[in-house]
Amino acid sequence: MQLSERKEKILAAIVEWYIATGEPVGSKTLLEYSRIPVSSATIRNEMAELDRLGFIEQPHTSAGRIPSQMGYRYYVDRLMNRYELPINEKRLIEARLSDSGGEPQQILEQAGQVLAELTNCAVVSTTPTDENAVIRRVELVPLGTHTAMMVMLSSSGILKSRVCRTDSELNLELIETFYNIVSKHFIGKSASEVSIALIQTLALSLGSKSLAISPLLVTLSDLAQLTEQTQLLLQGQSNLLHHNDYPNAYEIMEFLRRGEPLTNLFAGHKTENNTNVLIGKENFYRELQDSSLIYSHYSIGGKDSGALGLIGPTRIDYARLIPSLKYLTEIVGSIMSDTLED
Amino acid sequence: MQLSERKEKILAAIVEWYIATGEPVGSKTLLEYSRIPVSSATIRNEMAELDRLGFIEQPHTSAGRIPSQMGYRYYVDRLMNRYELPINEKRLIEARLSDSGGEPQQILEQAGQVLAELTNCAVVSTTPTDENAVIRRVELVPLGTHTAMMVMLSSSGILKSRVCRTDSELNLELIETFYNIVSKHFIGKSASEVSIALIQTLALSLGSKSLAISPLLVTLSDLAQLTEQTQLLLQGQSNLLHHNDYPNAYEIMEFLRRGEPLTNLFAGHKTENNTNVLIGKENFYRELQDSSLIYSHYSIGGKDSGALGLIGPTRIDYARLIPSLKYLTEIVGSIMSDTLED
DNA sequence: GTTAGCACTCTAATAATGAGAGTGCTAAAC
DNA sequence: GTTTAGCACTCTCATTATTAGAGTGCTAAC
Repeated sequence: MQLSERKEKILAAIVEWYIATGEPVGSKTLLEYSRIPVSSATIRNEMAELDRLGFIEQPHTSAGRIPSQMGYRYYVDRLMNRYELPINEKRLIEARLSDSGGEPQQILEQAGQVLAELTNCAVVSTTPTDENAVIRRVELVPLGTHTAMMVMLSSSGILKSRVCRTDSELNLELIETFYNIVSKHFIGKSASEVSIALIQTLALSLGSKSLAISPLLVTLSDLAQLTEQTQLLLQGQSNLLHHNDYPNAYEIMEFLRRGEPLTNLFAGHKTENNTNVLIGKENFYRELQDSSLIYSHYSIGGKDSGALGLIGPTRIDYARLIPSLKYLTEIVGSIMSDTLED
Repeated sequence: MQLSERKEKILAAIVEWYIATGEPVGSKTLLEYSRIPVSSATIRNEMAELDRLGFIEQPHTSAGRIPSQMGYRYYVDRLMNRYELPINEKRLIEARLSDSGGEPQQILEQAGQVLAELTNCAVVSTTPTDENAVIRRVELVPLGTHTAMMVMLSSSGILKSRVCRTDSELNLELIETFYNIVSKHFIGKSASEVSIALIQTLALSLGSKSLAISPLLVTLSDLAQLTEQTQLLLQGQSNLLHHNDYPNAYEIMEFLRRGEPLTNLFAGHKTENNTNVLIGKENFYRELQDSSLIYSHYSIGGKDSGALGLIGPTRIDYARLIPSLKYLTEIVGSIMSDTLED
């Protein structure tokens, strides 16, 4: 639906004022703030119309208007000033991200922290998925006579480790056998190829050594799984407590902590500029239906690999947050790309 | 100060009732609950005395009494029923901890989560420190022509990684040189011996290769530092929002998140049973002075190496939480010990 | 030392009141 | 046809008054 220019001006003013102050806006306040050259009565008429159309609503009869979720939607899609992030903010972000260790997870953690500080929202991010990733290296370091630490590095730069306990003594011969199997059957394979079936077949083919080596292979398969799984990182959850009129903080924190299905959170359609906004009821999960989720995919080597998201109340400064998130996602993508290939 | 037996009974009843219900206790309620064979008037007299002595206080004139911090202290030290954890709770804890990966950090994360669920408190834990720890293994895995991932494993089982970027091409020769240096000068050394001075001396002694190898050595030194640093893990912070009459949740969450000086948090004296309780103002940090901190050290191979702590309001079920925490710390210690030596 | 009884205090809940903000509608003006 | 001034109306929120009830401390008797 296309609103008249004047209605758009009024709606934008209502949204911006309400985002800034948190107070419902009346026709008189609006008159001063929006500098539209008409009387408050005219504005009242327009507001009544916007109300009827569903873009704004009244908390109660004698209060001003606040944007409805539909109002926010219209604002975000058509009215919002999509400004470029100022150069000094860009610099700030770059500076904060330059020195962050290198593993995808470390980079995301750093980025998430910056984002949390910048936006006062909770930050959710997913580690990169890469269906072409393969096992690059496996190390087995003995810790005691029956325990060892196994470390797996994937071609996408993900490092995982686990301690493994063997029944028989972990002697050099066993370790060598293990390395042989690994380099013959696992290096260069994708994690999903490390199936239980393969492990069992392999173990059986080893005859007498089978029993000794199978705990190692099981751990290997666990690690392959871990490497493949996208993980969810959470940060800045305490920011949710900042906002007034937003009593769901605890519920959302718990929902995020459970984290079960959240990988789907970012599964929506790609918009032209790679930043999605889900407002209130537009969210699939009940727990988020009073919140807004803004997310953006980062890409490694030109391919979408994961995403960063912001969660806050629907009354949130979209015009400021979206560019920040967008820029940060770009940086994250480029750092990760740099790390993996020169 | 030693209270009369009757005063002790009354104080214990007040503390327990208040912990259970959150309501101030009056003399009449107390009469029913505590089953002390005197009239309410006598109890009133005793309560007035306890008030004068500072063990209990009145929120306002016409309310019942609640324990003062001093009252809690007396209760924890002398009145509380230090019961053994029931066997099924023990089993539960063991079951939840049996399968947790093996790295100290993973074990602590698991333990922290269990503890958070069990206690409804925020959980703080420190990764093990071990001044005898030495560098056990270093791996350098090329990722691109100018980047590599370096992984360091310490004898105490701590694994850290970083991505390293070199100016000159990362060829086989360079890698071999690096490994030679590592095995000659670093393996078996403690992290604190990896000083900047040593790095510089080494780099210089390499003459022409110096420039090429120094980024690797710098990363090595970073990793050594990381390995040595005790880290702070936080969990269950959202639990702080559960409690009523505890408006500090946000402040405490922020304090914990900053985490700067928290390693000192657990520096207190060891009590006979290895569980410390700091109530309210007894805490050093201002942010915790309306809270209680309960912590307990875990020991690896008989040596105190780190600690787990609980943070919640002063009105907290000490008698239940202390045994849970204590048992969990023991388990954590024994799992970690098992991992490192058979 | 213990207890019954009672006057006293303070809180928390409920109700009553009024100011103020903002609206929608009507009728006049542009 | 659109805009505006004016006004009656509605509803919230803050303030004040009132009251019931819980709990105490004190006194005097046991």
